[in-house]
Amino acid sequence: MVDILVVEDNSELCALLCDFLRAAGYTVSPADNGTKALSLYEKYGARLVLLDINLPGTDGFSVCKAIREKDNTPIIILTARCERDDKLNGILLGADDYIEKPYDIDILLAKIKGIFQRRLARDIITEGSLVLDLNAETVTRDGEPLSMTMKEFALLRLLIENKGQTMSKEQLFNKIWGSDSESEPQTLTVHIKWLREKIEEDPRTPKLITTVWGRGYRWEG
Amino acid sequence: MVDILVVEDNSELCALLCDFLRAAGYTVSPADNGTKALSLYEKYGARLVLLDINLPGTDGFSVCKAIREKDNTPIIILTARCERDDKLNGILLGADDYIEKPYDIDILLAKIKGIFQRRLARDIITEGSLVLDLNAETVTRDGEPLSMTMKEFALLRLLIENKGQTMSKEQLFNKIWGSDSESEPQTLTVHIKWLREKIEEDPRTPKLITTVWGRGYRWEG
DNA sequence: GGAATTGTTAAATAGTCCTTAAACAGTTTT
DNA sequence: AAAACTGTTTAAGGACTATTTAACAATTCC
Repeated sequence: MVDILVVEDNSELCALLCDFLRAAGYTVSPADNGTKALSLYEKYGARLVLLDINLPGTDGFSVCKAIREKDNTPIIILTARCERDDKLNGILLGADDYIEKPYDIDILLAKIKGIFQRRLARDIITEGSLVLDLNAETVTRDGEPLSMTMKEFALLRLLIENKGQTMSKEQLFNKIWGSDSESEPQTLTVHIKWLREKIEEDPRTPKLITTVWGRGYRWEG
Repeated sequence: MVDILVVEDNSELCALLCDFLRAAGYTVSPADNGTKALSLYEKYGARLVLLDINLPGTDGFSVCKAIREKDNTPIIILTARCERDDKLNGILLGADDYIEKPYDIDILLAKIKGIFQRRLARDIITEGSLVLDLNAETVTRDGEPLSMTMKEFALLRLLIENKGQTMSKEQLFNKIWGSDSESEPQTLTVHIKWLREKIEEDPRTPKLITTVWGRGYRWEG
């Protein structure tokens, strides 16, 4: 599975684009026509597709449709300003984003980054050797599954999402239990203990969830 | 002080944007023209400005300049693709970020969050090799963390914020303990000792926190 | 419906931080 | 040089905060 499948018939532009994307840390695979694009996608898959609409042979619309029928992979359409017509507008609705040529590489990078953050980074959080799957609500450490209760998972997620920042007990409690909760704030500390027991090397000297006296708890980044 | 000042002349779009931002937990104040924007900014301030460049009357460029002359408040420019010219490029350099219409609300939110984290969530004072993180209430010396209690941190911060000036014991005490405190002023001197122990090279001959006889203490800049 | 799991509560325990007071050490005044 | 004053050090204890434990309640699973 590659990060980005770049579909662009101008091979020079395609190569340039790929270079930029690689420089930005993505893995890319280039395709200079629709047929090649689909076979590459079939074979290796992609986390995101950058798709030029104007293609010789199998055109961008067909590629877009073919991909969409299979997966929900995000697609960014590349289009020239003058090309906008109803057909294009229709497809744009299905695409996750579009960008007009001549485009600014920084804007394109921002869009890509945005999509990756929304689509991918959002359901999986990695933090050190821990991996949280937000959809499945599971946690693994070095691939080994750690069983978490709902409250523990919520707590862990909240702390990691605010790593480096001290979260007051009140903040944590309100976010997880809701500010209208009837529960005693005390219960939080108990869950902290269970959590530490599961993720800390030595629960007596917590390195990940540190307590900040008089303030709250903090996930050390 | 409001979180975000939204400057956008299309009132429908402005309202929509404000709703999104409120939903994301920010406080916002809307302005549909440049003059209003500046007067709102003058009056209430803002932690971040979302600025449409195309405005009737006082345009976005003037607003941007006026704000920049006063403060260092981060500004995100909203711009249509076709508008890009030299003038715009110039201003973009001074802005903290920009985003093109039609923009994706998630990308905008991500940008805003990023700026808030970079600019505000990390209020930092550096003094020599010391770095105080006011939010996390942590101190590091050459990157090495120094553990501080609440009182020590408050004291250190107060001294550094008034460096070069002699602070009387009374001033220090009132600021940290509150003038209505029941505690003995003596306790201050004990905290000074702990603090010196932690930050002075040789606590016997303090170089950073010097005592001014009969007057108080002073942080040497 | 019973068993297992998860969540809550309260009380006991442990630990940190702050305060106090008293002894000690300089500085200034007489 | 002694006295009076101001600042420093020390150590003990008290106030407060966090952790642990275990029993009980609630929920989920079989």
